[in-house]
Amino acid sequence: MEAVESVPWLNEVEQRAWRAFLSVQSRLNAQLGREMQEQSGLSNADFAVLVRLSEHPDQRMRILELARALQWEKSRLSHQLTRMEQRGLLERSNCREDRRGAFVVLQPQGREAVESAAPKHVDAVRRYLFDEISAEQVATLTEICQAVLSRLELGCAGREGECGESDAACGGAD
Amino acid sequence: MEAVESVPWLNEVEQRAWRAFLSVQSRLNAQLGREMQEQSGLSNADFAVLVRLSEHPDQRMRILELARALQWEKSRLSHQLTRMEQRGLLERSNCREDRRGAFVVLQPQGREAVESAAPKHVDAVRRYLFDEISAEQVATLTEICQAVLSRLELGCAGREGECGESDAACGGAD
DNA sequence: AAAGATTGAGAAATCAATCTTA
DNA sequence: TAAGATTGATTTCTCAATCTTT
Repeated sequence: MEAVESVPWLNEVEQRAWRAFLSVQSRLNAQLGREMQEQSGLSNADFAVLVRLSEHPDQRMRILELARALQWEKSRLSHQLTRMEQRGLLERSNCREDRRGAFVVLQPQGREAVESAAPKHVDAVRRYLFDEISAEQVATLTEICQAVLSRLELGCAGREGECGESDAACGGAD
Repeated sequence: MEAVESVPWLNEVEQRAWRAFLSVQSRLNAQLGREMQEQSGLSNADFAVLVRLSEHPDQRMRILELARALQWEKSRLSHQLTRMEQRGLLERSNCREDRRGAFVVLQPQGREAVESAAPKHVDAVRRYLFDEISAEQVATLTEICQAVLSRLELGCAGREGECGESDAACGGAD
């Protein structure tokens, strides 16, 4: 753990925290992704899209709204939707009111996929995270994340579009 | 925030924590990556490799050791090294003792790059994370991450290779 | 055969350019 | 011109196959 010579690095406590945080991110996502792929045939990205759609009353959303909810670039979402459409999980449909726009509509197969995957995924999230930490730690984790998110919004304010509303990402790809 | 009908989802507190956690991951990494790319011309992945190398006395490491430290698949690392080698940041060299193996050696240009990038990156990490949270929160964050990592090791135990030692990821790609 | 590493093909993410309607 | 969305090219990641040395 030597620092790069002549470079002000984090102190030891911070460094431990930072490395642990980075490690958790990649490893936990990898593990959750692996399990979902095996058990349900969905990637984290697939699942994130399906969850957002399934939360909507009509099982349909405007594409831009979906992009903002996921905080994805619209081109990334578009490619993702194309793949999912080909697999029969969802469909695109035109928007009457604003003919530039489009809807994504959850299909029965997509509905089944997310309903089957969700409980297993929740189980995994509990198993790896919530079962391992106290209620107080959960509260602190939330505070920390929200503090960072607030700080990020600041730096982000006054930049071009693509930045979503305040709502957080869900199914957890990327 | 309605749950998928008939699916046991997380409770509200947990859900807020989980979504905030996922959101922080993607947004913070994206922001740090953007700043590093702009300021130093390095991606998160580039930086992670360079930091690991620069921490070693000889500025050289066995490739497998590096893969384990980063917790990357060896093929991912190999491709990454090829790109970085082409940019003159590092070089590969053969290993006398075990002629199957190889070393990666940091080049002057790579050394310069990491020395220039590190303070800016540390600054950003402070700005977005450590300046926003208390020492107590840092401690709790570390505890949480380590609890999850321990749990992950369990599930991982008894699986095939590729799994690194306990050391955590650093420069923070993926 | 197993360990250390590379390669090439395919999947996914990013970037800039494009297309259509408002 | 700007908003909503798609497309194609490029880059990066992943997976399986391969190559060399032990």
